Amino acid sequence: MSTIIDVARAAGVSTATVSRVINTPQAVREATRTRVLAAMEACHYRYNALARGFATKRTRTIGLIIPTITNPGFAESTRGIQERAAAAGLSVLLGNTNYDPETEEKLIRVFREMQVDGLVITTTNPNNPILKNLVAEGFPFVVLYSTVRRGHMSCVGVDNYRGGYMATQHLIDNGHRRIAMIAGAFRSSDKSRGRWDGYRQCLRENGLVYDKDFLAQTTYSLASGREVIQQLLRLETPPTAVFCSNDYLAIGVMEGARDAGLELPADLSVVGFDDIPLASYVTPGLDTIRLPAYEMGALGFEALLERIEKGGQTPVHRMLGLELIVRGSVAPPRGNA
Amino acid sequence: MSTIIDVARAAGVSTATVSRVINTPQAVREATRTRVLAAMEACHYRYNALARGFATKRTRTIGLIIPTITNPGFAESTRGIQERAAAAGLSVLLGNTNYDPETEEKLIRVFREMQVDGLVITTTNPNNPILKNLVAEGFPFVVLYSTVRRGHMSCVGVDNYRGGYMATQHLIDNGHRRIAMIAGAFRSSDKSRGRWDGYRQCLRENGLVYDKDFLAQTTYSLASGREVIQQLLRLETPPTAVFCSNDYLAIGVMEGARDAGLELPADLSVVGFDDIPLASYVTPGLDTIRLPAYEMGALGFEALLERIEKGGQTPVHRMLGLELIVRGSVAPPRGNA
DNA sequence: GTGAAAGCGCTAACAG
DNA sequence: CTGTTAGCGCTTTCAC
Repeated sequence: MSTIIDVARAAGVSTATVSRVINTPQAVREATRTRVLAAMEACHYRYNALARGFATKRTRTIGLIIPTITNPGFAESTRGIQERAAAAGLSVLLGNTNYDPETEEKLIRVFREMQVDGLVITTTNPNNPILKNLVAEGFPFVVLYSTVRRGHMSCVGVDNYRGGYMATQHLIDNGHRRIAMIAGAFRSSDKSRGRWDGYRQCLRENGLVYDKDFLAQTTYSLASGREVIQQLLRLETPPTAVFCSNDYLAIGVMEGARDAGLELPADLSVVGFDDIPLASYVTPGLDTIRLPAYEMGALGFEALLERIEKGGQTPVHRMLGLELIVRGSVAPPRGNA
Repeated sequence: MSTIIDVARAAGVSTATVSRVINTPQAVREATRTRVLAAMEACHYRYNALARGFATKRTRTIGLIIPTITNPGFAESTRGIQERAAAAGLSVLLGNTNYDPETEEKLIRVFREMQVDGLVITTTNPNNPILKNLVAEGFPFVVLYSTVRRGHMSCVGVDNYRGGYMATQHLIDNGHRRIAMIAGAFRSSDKSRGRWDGYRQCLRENGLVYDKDFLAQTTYSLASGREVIQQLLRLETPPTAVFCSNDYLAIGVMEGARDAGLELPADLSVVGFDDIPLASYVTPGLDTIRLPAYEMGALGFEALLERIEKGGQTPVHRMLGLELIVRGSVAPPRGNA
């Protein structure tokens, strides 16, 4: 490949001038500039962003870490980040952890070795010491989905506790008293745990007992929702309603309940979390807690960009609003009303 | 940050030795190695992959271009690529084109400026001259989803024509004669066009007329499927069946048909394409053409890796099998037997 | 406005 | 086994 040196030679200028034509064209006389541009064309010159990154120590690349690309919620936040990043002229390196903390650590390391300018992390555990190190080093990053109130980490997220509470209250308002929860494994998802805390607290405040047989922890997928609900339904007094910590799980649950011969929502009420596009396409439409994923990604990126450009140290804490969406997957329990 | 030079100084060796400890540890005497390792630890040394890339002209990074992260089909192929890439120690840069050819070109340029070692491209148009240039330059890349029989491009894909044919035949076998097709815009998706060709040919070979009112081109999304079917149903003689060029569209169609008061599959039969996980979670289960997306990604990556490592020039052409999956969204038309 | 020259942190011969 | 020594292609003072 031809380099700046070749171009400089072909145009009869110095490499510094070629560099100026690329980076600060207005700092070069018109005539010189067009000559250089022509030379670049003639040489089939291609800019080497790696060399620039090496020289400037800025790569205009950020790393994005998500649990899995397969979940539409993360797809949305990713879209929010990528669109804003593209507009700002930054590239996004994407990595998935599959909810595995070790993979998360590895990705952080690899991205830093690649000299990314910053990181957006959807972490399985915001208390991970690795993140504290990042803060200590002053490395720019923002955490998505979670919100850590204390601490010096920038976060753009939602109040998962509150969302869990809202979902549960919705079921209680419809007359349910035997409410199960199917959650992502707490070990691999603090979001899941926050939602569970909200669920428990809501039960308590409504004078309902928390039955630990009614909590199932599993992986986030359609298939596990479908399986787990079957177990729950086999209990001596099965739940009349279930709150799932994401929509995928909830849709799996709906299907699993049908497999078991139940009619929805009469025999089982279901509430999800996220409001993925699909939630309005299943039958009945899924009641869920809407999480503004795209917006969260976009705002997260903006916060990161600010940190990168301005180099400030003050952490950003944004808590986005959640909203209960009612579509028809919740009804009063059979015995009731 | 500390560099190899600092580490070398701290360990009392040359930078070359430090480099060896990193890249070919077995080429360094045990004692020296542990001394260097200790020095790295003490200096909080972090490897600079950018500098290596600059020096070696290999970044161990590939670029992946897909239309949109939002479609679960692409999410699956992406997963296939990422998992294999991670296993091979390569990182993946992800970019989406939103089915826009200009964005596709821009991404190719940006990735090449970043000196990726190769590219996996899910293109909107395999005949794009840009791709020919890539071939001419000998730059390693592979095209996914499409299969160009002629030409020197490596492809790992499926026979979209055949898939379209299979889907249509399935409907005809069930007694349908008025079969519509809802496709992604041909301008932005050659896959869609291939599937359409198969659809038309199948109609013809079965002695059915191809009614161009029965073809709708739209964007690939749940929402557009939902809208477009409404228009189709308003025709004087509406179709009794519809073949959608992807599952998202098909699921949208099912919902749109329900909005219009139809009963499925009795009033309208639907066939999709891809077999996304969700296809078995809607009611009725979606009949579709299964496309092995994960496998395609994995094989595509392997083909690319081979090209990168061995530097061969012989193009790979892999055509993966398609399979009709029957779940219940197709039934004989009402008037019929 | 433009040029000269010194690196950025690593690797890769080539010696020894 | 280990050290020496050039670069890789670009940016960036500092002169002119």
